[in-house]
Amino acid sequence: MHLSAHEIEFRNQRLAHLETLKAAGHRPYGRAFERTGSLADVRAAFAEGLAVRVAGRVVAVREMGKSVFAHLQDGTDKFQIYVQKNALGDESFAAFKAVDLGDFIGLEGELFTTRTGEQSVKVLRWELLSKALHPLPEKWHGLSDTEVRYRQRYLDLIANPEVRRVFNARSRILSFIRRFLEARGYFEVETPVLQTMAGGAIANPFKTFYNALGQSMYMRIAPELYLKRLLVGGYDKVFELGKNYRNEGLDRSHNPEFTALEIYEAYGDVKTMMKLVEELVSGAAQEVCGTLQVGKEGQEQIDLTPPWRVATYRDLVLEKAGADWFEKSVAAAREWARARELDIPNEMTHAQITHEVYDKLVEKTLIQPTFVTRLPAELVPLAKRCEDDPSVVDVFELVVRGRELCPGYTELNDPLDQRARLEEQAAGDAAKIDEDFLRALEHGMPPAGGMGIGIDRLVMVLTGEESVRDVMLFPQMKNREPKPEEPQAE
RNA sequence: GGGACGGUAGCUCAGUCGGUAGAGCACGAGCCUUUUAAGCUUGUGGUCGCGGGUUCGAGCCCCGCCCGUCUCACCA
Repeated sequence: MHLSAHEIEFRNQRLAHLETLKAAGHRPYGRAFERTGSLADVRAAFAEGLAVRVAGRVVAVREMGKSVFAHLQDGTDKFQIYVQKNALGDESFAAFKAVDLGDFIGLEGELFTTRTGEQSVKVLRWELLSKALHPLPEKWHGLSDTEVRYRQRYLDLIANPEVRRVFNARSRILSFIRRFLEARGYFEVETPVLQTMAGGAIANPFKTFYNALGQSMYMRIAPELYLKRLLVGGYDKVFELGKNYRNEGLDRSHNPEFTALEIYEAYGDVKTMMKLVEELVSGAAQEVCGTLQVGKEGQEQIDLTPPWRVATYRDLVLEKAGADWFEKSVAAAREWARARELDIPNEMTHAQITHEVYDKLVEKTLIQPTFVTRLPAELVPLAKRCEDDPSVVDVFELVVRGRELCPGYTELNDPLDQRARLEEQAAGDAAKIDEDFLRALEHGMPPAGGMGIGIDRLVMVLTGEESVRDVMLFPQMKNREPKPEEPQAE
């Protein structure tokens, strides 16, 4: 811990205050303190003259000679306390002067309303519960240095109430999802994070080593292949809510570890999943935001009222690139895309150029919730082909505010087609084929629908936050100084 | 990885032309028994991100590096 001379001085002052309080009979780091209730409870049950016991962190102090006003903050609210010399006695009042901003105290007293109309507690007895040795961030502007906000999130949470609201919303969204799915008969399961093959998606995994078995392991990039084994095993409706880990870049919509919800339903298909995700997301919005119009002030509001727009991949591309797009030669398509400042290497196929057009020109214009359906089969190796056109698969990608929020499939349960598709994707590298998964499929998996929701992105949509770092308590940050023994990337 | 921008007191931020580093909050001392961004008096507090360079003199100019934000690219 590196402290400046100034910080050391602050800390020494507070240590001296701690000694003063010890001398006055306080336990420096307190003990359990029985409360009448949280500050929010006390506010809700407010009655003039009512005796209460409350506790919290001291976040503001206004000294006025023989009396002191202060504010206590706990996880629920902020509440004013009033400390008077003649109510406490000289000793206890003098000791209170050694309470610093940031300290936790517990107290008993009675409720009253001040001249200016603020509900407050008149303190009759108080005790120190914990001493803070560092000052709080600035009381008016809060903490705005983004780096400190993420690295020392606790300071952000103390100083910036709107940050707390985002994480409260996140908690309520997770809670809603579980209740919603349980009420519809889905079972919550947990499958391995440490896997011998990282399947179910296409992404670089984090690699590690398990000493006891002497084998390398991967952190999962998706739970999909294990959940499908459970469909084989007879679970009809399952979901898993947990972390995935991807060894990829870091930007405002990607963090190396992120929370995903995956749901599988036997005897369902992509339409089952579309209906489910509409109800799930709009239900969460109604419960957590109290409305289906979500977004921060100044943002385009997202209207989550079902039913949402459904459009095929092909139609969306045609809308942007012209009705003759798929009749164009590769060269003509390449020229058209390059004229729109897309980076198109010569070896790109027509399908790849099309995807580039979709990715760069179509997807980010889809602000209101849109199900993009019938994607090219080569993009989605784990989905079933459409019966009327085997070049596309029976899937949707839900796009909101220009970002993919949730893919959903009619799952591929044909073990022979699945093997062919995985082999094609592995491009001859047999080590990339998950034989154990294929064996499970060969035991018979019922037809099923499945989907995955990026929870962090869902929270972003519902709270209007624009960076994934603002909806994760502890986003990934780089070490300030590289460790000397740090291995370099391969 | 490229580009733009940022890093100055514990926090929020100024800092002019290259010429003695500032304010508010916080903190210390003093006054104040219904204040609330309390108020009044007064004082303390600096590795100007790090390392070089130019210069009589660098927070400011130049070079390299670190961290962050945005953005583009990569990855899919």
